[in-house]
Amino acid sequence: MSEQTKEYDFLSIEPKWQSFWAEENTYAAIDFEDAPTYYILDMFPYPSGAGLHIGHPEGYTASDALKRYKKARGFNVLHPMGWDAFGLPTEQYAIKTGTHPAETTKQNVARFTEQLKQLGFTYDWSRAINTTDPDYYKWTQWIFIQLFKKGLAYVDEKPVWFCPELGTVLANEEVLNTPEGPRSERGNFPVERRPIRQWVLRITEYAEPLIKGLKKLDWPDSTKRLQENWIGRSEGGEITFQVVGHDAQLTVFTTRPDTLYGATYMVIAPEHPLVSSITTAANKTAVESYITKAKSKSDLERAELSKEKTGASTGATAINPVNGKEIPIWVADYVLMTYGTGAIMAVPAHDQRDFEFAEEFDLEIIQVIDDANTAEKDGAGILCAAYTGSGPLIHSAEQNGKDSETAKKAILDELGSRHQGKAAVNYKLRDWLFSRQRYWGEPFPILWVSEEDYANIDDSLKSLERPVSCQIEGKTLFAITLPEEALPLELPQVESYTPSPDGQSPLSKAEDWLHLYIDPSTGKTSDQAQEGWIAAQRETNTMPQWAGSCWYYLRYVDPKNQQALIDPEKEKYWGTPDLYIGGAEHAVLHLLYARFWHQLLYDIGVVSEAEPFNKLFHQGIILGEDGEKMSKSRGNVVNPETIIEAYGADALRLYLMFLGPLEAMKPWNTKGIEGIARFLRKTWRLVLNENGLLQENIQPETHLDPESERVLHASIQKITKDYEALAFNTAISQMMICLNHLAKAENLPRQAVEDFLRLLAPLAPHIAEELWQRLGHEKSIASAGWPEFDPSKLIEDTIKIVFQVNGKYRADQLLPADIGKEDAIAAAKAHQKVLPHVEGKSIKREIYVPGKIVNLVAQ
RNA sequence: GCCCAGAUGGCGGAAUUGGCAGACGCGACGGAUUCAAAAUCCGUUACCUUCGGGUGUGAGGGUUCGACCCCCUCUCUGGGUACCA
Repeated sequence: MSEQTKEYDFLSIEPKWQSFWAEENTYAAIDFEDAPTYYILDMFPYPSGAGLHIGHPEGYTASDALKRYKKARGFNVLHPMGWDAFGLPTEQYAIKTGTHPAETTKQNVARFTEQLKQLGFTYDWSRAINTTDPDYYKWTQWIFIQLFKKGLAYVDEKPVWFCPELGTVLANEEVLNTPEGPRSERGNFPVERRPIRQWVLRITEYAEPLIKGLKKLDWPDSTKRLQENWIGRSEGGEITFQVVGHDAQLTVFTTRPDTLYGATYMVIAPEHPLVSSITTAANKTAVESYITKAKSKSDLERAELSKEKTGASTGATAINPVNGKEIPIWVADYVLMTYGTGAIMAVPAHDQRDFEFAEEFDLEIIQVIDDANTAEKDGAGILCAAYTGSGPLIHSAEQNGKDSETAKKAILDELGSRHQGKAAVNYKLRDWLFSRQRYWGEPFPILWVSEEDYANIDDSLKSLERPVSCQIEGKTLFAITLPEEALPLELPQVESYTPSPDGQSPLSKAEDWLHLYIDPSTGKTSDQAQEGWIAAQRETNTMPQWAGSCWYYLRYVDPKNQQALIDPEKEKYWGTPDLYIGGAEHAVLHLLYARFWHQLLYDIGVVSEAEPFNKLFHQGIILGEDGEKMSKSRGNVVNPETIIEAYGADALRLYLMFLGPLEAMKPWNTKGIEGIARFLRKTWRLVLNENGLLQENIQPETHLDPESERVLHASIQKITKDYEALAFNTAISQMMICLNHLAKAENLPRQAVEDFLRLLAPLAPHIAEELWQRLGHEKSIASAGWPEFDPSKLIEDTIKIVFQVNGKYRADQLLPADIGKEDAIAAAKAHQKVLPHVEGKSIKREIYVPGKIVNLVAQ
């Protein structure tokens, strides 16, 4: 036993208990233990070279406190931590210094682990996972194989954002729209569009289940809405127009089939495949030059110029299927190739964009929905802007008079019978660009073979329903997977981590690794040619950082399993996380991608629940003292280590939680921590005197004064409720109130002190353990259970009733708690301070809210 | 532009969800203790006031006996999104 300090010496106490928890495995999760389970998940961090900043411990303190609380209440708690360690900064560092990313990762992980331990976070480290560990990414690759075999992965030449400075392709979400043009999120470098061969996942096929699944989830409403908008379901119809003089049709998607009679022209996107074939000779030059211009525009420029519509006429026309009217076809970049069919029917009277375009190019505008005189019109009764509301149809032949909803159905039915239209649903969600031209990511377990060889390869290695092929250096190649026994496919050693200037992955330069031979019946591979084996080359792209983070919560349940991603029995025992805590910045992408993968795993029977995260909580952001986002460049970064040295981890934990509601964005204020430091010193002094010995007024057989006893029990009630709701700020404030009472009590029952320490322990575990031990306990406070409050102790004999006249506070009085309405009102009327306000007035109404208020309405 | 969240003392924030606005803490002020300081303890601290009281939760209106809380309009701040047919 180390020397017992007299004062609250956190610098010696905290490391002592941190080692204790680690050695005793106090918070290890035990598979199949006969107790209710609780799985708390933190979003795992990217172990950067910079180490932890003050934002990390915020969510982690909340989850650590909740974990300790749940443990005290008898739950078998699973609370793991891991490392989302693939990623660009480590690779950039490798390019600069030549250090292997695995080496850097190892160092950063060690540093992060150390820092997390210093804060007293007791993760079950035996379950830690690292996405860059081959034993882990073996299963990331395994999941990809399942996606591939189900036909949910394909290859496409896609114009993607390429950043010359970073030498890599970026996903849309990694590109920021800035006033200087599109820039990379990391490093703020200029980026440009380049067509590059990419792997893409058909997340759009899961659009419907991804929307439906949201309904049952206990998530912040705003996050659900964000995902819903991102998926962007819209109902409408597909309508086919015949192109005049060509054996071609244009199919459009519209949410307003009811406005079809008002379609006065059509627009196709500049990238639309029919553009060149339907454009007339006379218009060729103009259209071609327009397309060239449109291509050079970035997405931002297209959006920025939203006010001014541009376009060119193709000279071709199409037939409106409802009235046989011949309408012109235009090319314009306000129609996007990536949404719907890349073509629209333009109804300028009822769509603002079409209206602006029609004005610009002097195209016909026909109103077909009656606006009931609500729309703004000029002197001649012509619309000044599109009327986008609904209403009865006009100028629509036999549809006239029907309301929009009825007409939508009627028109689609009519077109359907002629095979010129049908009801359809469209999504904003696009397929997921799933490859990066980088070194530091999971290699794809994919080989490319020639078309002839592909025919001879065993079906188990193919995507049977949707074979994947592409052109590489002019040859058509087909994709097959490695057999599952060949996993993990590890990253090869390379001489340089720099991508080639044409944007290909650094792996494309690893010649020895790249070319190999495969046995077509077994999938066995070798770098030597063998009888009957086939020459193949490896996929050189790697997976994006999202891949590893899409399923890590499953692996914590069974982190060392060599035979399966997760043991079904363990999966059933622990289930999915009961609570997922993490930043709102992942509200869409990470959470959507993970749900997609989880639903796939559910469909193929790997997991037993359809949704991975039933309850989600977003912690807020800690801002710098200046109220701005913490950043190195602003110089307002607070370093947790400095705070721990000066005040201790317990103080930092408490203060982070005391700052405000967990979900709020709140500024750090170093001075404020003094209050927490005082609270902790006072707690110490409650139990121990100046000599470090138990305070003499703490006795087993003594009684608290009634007021303090009431406060203690009210505190147990309130704090328990607050822990459940993650309302740590108010829990702490109640602890302060409770402590202030206990500190003043002359006689202090041991039980009261112990109750208080148990309430405090989840948030300030080191001091609680130390004082618990000084009270003579041999076992950890973690096994001491949770205090119960006695409802009978909360009942008061007298209560304060507020007297109001006309809703204004005039007086209050202590009255018996069980007072009836009549007596309470009588007391109010008789009160000295009330009398002057009712004198000479008649009382119109008397309101009594039991135990709270009497309100006299006087006139 | 659209969607979401928010606005309460000098500061961070409370308010049982329609019932005493400002809990708890910081800061400030006054006092005790001290040779002095640190630490600790005790007060005061929304604003105005003729000391009776009056006014106050971003602004304006409404519902109600009663509104920080519900409804309408507006202003500002933060976040997301961007011609999605």
